[in-house]
Amino acid sequence: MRQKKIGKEHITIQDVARAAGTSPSSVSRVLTGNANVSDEKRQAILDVIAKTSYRPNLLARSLKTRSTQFIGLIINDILNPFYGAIVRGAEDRASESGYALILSNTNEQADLELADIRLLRDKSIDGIIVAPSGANSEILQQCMDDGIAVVQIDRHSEDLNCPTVILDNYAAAYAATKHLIDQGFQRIGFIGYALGQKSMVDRDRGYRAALKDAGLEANRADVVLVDFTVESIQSQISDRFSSQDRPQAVLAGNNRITIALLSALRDLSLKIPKDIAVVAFDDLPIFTLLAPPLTAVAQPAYEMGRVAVELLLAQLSGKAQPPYEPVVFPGELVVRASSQRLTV
Amino acid sequence: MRQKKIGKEHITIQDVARAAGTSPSSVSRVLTGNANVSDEKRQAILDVIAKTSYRPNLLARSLKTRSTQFIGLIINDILNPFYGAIVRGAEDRASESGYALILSNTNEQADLELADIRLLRDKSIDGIIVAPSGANSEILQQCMDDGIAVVQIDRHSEDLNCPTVILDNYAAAYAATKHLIDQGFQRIGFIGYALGQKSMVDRDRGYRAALKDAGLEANRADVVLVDFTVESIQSQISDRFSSQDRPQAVLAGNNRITIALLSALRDLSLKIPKDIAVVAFDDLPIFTLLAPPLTAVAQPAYEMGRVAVELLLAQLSGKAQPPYEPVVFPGELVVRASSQRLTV
DNA sequence: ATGAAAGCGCTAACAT
DNA sequence: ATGTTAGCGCTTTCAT
Repeated sequence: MRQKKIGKEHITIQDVARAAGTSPSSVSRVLTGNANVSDEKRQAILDVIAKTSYRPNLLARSLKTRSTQFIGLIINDILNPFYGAIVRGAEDRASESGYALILSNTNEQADLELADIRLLRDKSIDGIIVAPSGANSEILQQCMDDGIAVVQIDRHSEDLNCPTVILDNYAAAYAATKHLIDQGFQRIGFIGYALGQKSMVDRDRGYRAALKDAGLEANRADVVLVDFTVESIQSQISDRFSSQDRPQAVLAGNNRITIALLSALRDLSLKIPKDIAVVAFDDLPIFTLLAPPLTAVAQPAYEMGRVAVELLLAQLSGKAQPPYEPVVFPGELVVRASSQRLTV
Repeated sequence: MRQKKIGKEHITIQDVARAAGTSPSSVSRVLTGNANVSDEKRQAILDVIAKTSYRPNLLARSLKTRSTQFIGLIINDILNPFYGAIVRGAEDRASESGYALILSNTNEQADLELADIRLLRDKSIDGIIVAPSGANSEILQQCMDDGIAVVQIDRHSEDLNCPTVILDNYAAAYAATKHLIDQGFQRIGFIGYALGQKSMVDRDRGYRAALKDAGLEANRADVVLVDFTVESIQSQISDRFSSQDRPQAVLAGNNRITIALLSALRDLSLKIPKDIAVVAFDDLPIFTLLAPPLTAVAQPAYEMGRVAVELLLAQLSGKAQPPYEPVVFPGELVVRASSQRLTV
């Protein structure tokens, strides 16, 4: 390990005190905004700080105060624009309050998630925002017991009572499916993850409920539950839709699945919406540029990220107390051409 | 501020030492892998640690060792998939070595960048990876003088000698432009940022050089330099391309500009490549799904993120020494339909 | 209002 | 090989 601060020494609060002809405690009082300092003394200290461009060591402060102003954010994959928008919102809100964001990707692996949580805890972060796999509720509960603020986002693991920010997945999937039914489609499929996450389960439920309320039924063959790897998603979809015996319309459970679906349909030379209509869950700007433009359920991901930090800060300041009620955002169905029934 | 660790006290290295009938130093030796501990003693300590599930306080360790295992990553916008991929690569590589990533978005604002750098420094991070605006080289140099490792990515600010990871923007833009020339297009435009960043300037230079080498010239009217806000990009492009007097082909300077360009062309009902051919700088998976699929310069962004961390770690371990030579990645031109000249 | 002193939890000389 | 000691730089009682 190389030497740090070669030559010039660190300026510490001691140095400032000496230069200002006072004690470290008074400097600390000025730094932390404590009132009990005379005006002359305060000014002298401020002058020295300005002249030396002294900066307090936040690490040392944190060790003493037990507050690091760090928030950990644990998500699947920052490359997924949905999570990207969450991170953006969270970062913007966090930095407004002087908090820094530590980012961890889990790639949907529960063991990585566990390692991330442990590391964050060991680093004494003040809070954790997590889109939980559901497998690590125990350690998250321990974190809360230890005074670490925890907020769940996107997915709601019910064995953990903490502030939560989610979409009304059930209602949004219901509305998307109903839209397809209203277009006159009778046989409607759904493509989701097999992983059993709460958000995906709720979308599946909403989809089935809409069918049922319309006197239809989910054809077993039309519900495809894929795993997380991209290749397999696409091949599973291709397999299912290559025969003539396929649904007239399909709801894609998230943006990753949507991309895989579009690729598969292109490879099968199936036209949207003539051969098969498509609604995407989660809207992306580029969906408007596709041919045809994609009907999608828009999620306020940026705002959800902001609110997650908001809830976290409320928890830290003691303003929020258990039991916590989930904050539920509505999805918005944006109808474009991909879901329109072509009248012959 | 609420109480932390209510009820159960912290377990510290002292507690472990007491329970194992030894001293804090020996526990610390076991923790840090120091050899000078007898096997029996080591085992006794390990047993206590396992039984109590003791975890060392990394904050306290950092205060002592002057190493936090934190890396700050400062970029424009995590929502831009190019930066998203960089972050992903950086995070993956960092976590492999036990480092955590602190993320900051600057939104292309130099003052935010400055504030981010200051905060990171005050938090005693070990290193900073930055896609620099160019305006804050001075404080970055100070950081390096203070022993903080600094790595530049995507953009190369030459008044700062530190490890750098960039694309060969000149060559890539040259190749993209030459491709259009080879297709038979004579009047070729370029859309870039007016901000004067090194990477964009180099793309502009490559574009002009390719034209010149082919005996062509950049029509002043065909080079559009836009500012950063999305709306204005689109309206500036619309203004320029609405008349018949427009280039036959255009190179978009980055993915943000590409999206704006595609929107503008759609609104003008201009067909690609019939009315205007398009090459994008920076490739995105979804570009293959557009109609027509987009020709693009692919950048190895994920790998660039990984290498940036690699260079940072080399700097920290003292393996790398100044002067630092930039690591230059080649761009790859992926030819698809959007740049093909239609033979009549 | 001010300073002295203790200590946050850890590591690293320094003795032995 | 092991323990004792002295900090890292800060905040915060506790006296005065």
